[in-house]
Amino acid sequence: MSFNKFLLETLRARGWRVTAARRAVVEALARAGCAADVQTVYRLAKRAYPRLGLVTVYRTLDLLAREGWVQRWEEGGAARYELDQPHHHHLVCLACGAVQRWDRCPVSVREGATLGGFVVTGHRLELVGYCRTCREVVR
Amino acid sequence: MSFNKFLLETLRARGWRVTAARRAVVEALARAGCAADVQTVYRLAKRAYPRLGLVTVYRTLDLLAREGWVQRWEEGGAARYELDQPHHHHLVCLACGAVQRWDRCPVSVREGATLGGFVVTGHRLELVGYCRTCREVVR
DNA sequence: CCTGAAAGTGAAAATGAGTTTCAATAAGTT
DNA sequence: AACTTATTGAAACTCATTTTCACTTTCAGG
Ligand SMILES: [Mn+2]
Ligand SMILES: [Mn+2]
Ligand SMILES: [Zn+2]
Ligand SMILES: [Zn+2]
Repeated sequence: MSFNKFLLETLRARGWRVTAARRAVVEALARAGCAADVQTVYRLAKRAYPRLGLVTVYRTLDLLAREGWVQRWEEGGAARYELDQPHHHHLVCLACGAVQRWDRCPVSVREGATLGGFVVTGHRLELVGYCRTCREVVR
Repeated sequence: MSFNKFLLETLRARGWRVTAARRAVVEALARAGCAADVQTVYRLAKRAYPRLGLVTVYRTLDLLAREGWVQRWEEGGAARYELDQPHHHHLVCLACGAVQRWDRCPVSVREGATLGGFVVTGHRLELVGYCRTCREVVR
């Protein structure tokens, strides 16, 4: 819970207001884990703050992404969000769509590298394939 | 043009019908280059086959992705497609959104590798950062 | 070269994620 | 406590993608 407080206080220090809605979204995000979609965050956050509106979840996730607290990407026709804590990547199953966290990084391009005029500040990698469960089904 | 013919004949050999609409979409895709959205493919394909419907473009791109001829991903609220010819990746500018092709691969995970039960068949990598133009604007 | 069964197509309607608007509410400052 | 202004939620809206369905085309077989 200390990390959440730090996040919220940093937001406040940067001039944003700390509201009940934002508190609830941040907490939901922390519980949600990898590749949470907006509905999942909404459902979790609403438990702590029932009058929360879906629009505010969109706005807050957007704010957190712009402020660099969460990673955002799109998959399966909807945006995914997660706290970008220790750098990691994902294994995406082509059969069932399951997303699994993978805590290593096999990318040899460093942050700050320049590739013909383009300065790299980060990267996003997905390894696609088949998860253990789906392989067993095929057998 | 020979590659397109090969693609279409392979489709036929697998039981799919080769139609004017599919021909037009395949040709458009070849001209479109990197990270083409559906509208772009539609516009190009319609030049060669004016009565083409947008729905058919969606269906054909989907077919080609399932059959392994094109890479598909989502970005900016819309799907992107491209012929997955020689393996490559993309540089995505955070400021202007431009997508630049990068013909190297800095990912050290081989196709066929197994990561704790998960079999890797491929990967998708985006290097994010700032393109030359946007860096110059900031100065 | 015909023909018919089945795949494919396009227009229009439906769906659903995400955004915009705006009046009401709450945060933080004095 | 009063005040200024950011934030919020509901509802309307936008726009990519999907679904439906009657009509058309492909191509295997004759
Ligand atoms: Mn994750
Ligand atoms: Mn490309
Ligand atoms: Zn990495
Ligand atoms: Zn690669």
